[in-house]
Amino acid sequence: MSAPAAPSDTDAVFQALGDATRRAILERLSRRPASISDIAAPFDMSLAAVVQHVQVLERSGLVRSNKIGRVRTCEINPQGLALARQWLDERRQLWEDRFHRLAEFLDEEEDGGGD
Amino acid sequence: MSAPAAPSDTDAVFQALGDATRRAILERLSRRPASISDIAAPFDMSLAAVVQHVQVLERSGLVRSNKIGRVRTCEINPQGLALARQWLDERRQLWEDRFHRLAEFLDEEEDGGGD
DNA sequence: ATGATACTAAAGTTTGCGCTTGACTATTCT
DNA sequence: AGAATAGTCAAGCGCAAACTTTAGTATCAT
Repeated sequence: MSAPAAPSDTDAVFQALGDATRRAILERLSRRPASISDIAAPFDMSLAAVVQHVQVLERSGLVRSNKIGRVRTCEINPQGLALARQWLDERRQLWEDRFHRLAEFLDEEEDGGGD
Repeated sequence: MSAPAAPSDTDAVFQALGDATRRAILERLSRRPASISDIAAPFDMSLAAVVQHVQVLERSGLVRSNKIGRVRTCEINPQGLALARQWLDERRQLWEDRFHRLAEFLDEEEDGGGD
């Protein structure tokens, strides 16, 4: 049956994506790899906070990083996205199927224009 | 009380998707619309908790519902997904591009990174 | 009308998230 | 060596999320 909420990678990915700051970081890293300080520059928050965001992204598999000397360089990990896209694509198939069939036979008792 | 036409922003969508219970609900609704009680049945939590999850999904634009008599029937709202997929697809292009170019020439220098 | 059904609303608790500060380590520069 | 730079660690604060329980409102069945 539907198991109780078990910790899953999917959780981590979507949760990571659910924060505007982290999406902005991803966007920046999409263009080129960057150090922690580079990433932090445009944000109006402490370095430590940005580090924490990067850690979340890294745990989720969306980003990976490598420290050389005192500089940690972060980059996108494309495999991370795959998981999210996969989930969405699978469901989308189902939903759209359902909606096409619905369009064909729209004779439900749908009447009151609710919400 | 429902706030109609709540434009699903990206935060809300990904945050909604970041919970295994809610993804399970979406999965169920992907097959066919269902009432609140139907949705709640497989879960080991109170009805009220499930209602709250559904409300989160609704606020995010991923689900919509309609109450007839005493039964609220919930169904997928395909537009909600579109937003998430769109975001992911756009970024994916960037990332993959970036990785291809990276393979080509490994020594782009960076300074003054205007968009 | 009475009672069961299907939610809905509100309040309270616990846990986790996003962020800060302050202290600390490790590297590079002069 | 001493000072600046780049990041790390940990404690703590405020707020929101995820549940719970309790109580209440329609609606449907008998």
